[in-house]
Amino acid sequence: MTATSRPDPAEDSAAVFAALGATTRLRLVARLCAGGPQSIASLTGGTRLTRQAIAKHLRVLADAGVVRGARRGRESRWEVEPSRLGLARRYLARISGQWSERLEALRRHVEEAR
Amino acid sequence: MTATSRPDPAEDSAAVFAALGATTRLRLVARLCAGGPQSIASLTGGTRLTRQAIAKHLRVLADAGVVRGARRGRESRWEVEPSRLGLARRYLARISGQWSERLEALRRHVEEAR
DNA sequence: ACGATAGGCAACTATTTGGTTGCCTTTAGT
DNA sequence: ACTAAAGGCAACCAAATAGTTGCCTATCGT
Repeated sequence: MTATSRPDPAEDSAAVFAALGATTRLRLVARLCAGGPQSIASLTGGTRLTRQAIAKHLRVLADAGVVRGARRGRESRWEVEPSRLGLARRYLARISGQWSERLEALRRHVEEAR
Repeated sequence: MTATSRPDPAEDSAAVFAALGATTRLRLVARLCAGGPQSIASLTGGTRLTRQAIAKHLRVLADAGVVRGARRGRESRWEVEPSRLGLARRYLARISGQWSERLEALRRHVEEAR
């Protein structure tokens, strides 16, 4: 389910963050971004994990909409879904927007000074 | 540990994403961003959760460096640590940037091929 | 036709997580 | 001095997670 029925921005974004919130999965996404669409076997390389573990992680990422896979012959090619990453980026930008880093630095500086 | 010993960007960012990856915590961060520093009791309001649950979530957020709290009198004020949110934003920007570069390369290649 | 390669499904296990309740300490207000 | 408010600590619980192993199916190359 992609939460089309519920318009809760937090709940929706949290799913994406949760998916990215495990080192293994974040590395997977990074690899997919850098290396393009790949098969499970290819993604398992250099991982020290089982093929099934990788498959499970891909499933989790897919459920969050971060990644999408399609069977092609005997292998399945997985690729990143950039719009979901964009969603997460926008959410972060929005909430930390009113809390801009420069303002924060200034405030901290002022508080230190007194 | 804040991973100062290991310079792994993925591991470090994943901690932030994991912290933001629960609806309750993401809402907490959003409230802190919007409403400024607040006490635990204040953050518990309108939550239907226990004070202790909120405290635990704040602890998780603090361990990821997303939030920071200091006791002040009998209450403790919690505030967001914007630099950590910035870290997560930059990571997302970086990896999805690679992706769009790849897309661009692919598009160029396809157009050359026809 | 056959062996190797890629993957799906299911069961099982250990650890983590999200939440609770109960009790104790510190601070504030009167 | 006493009560109420704000938290911290710890034990406990159910559900979710991250990983494994074992086995079965489909497809590719020769």
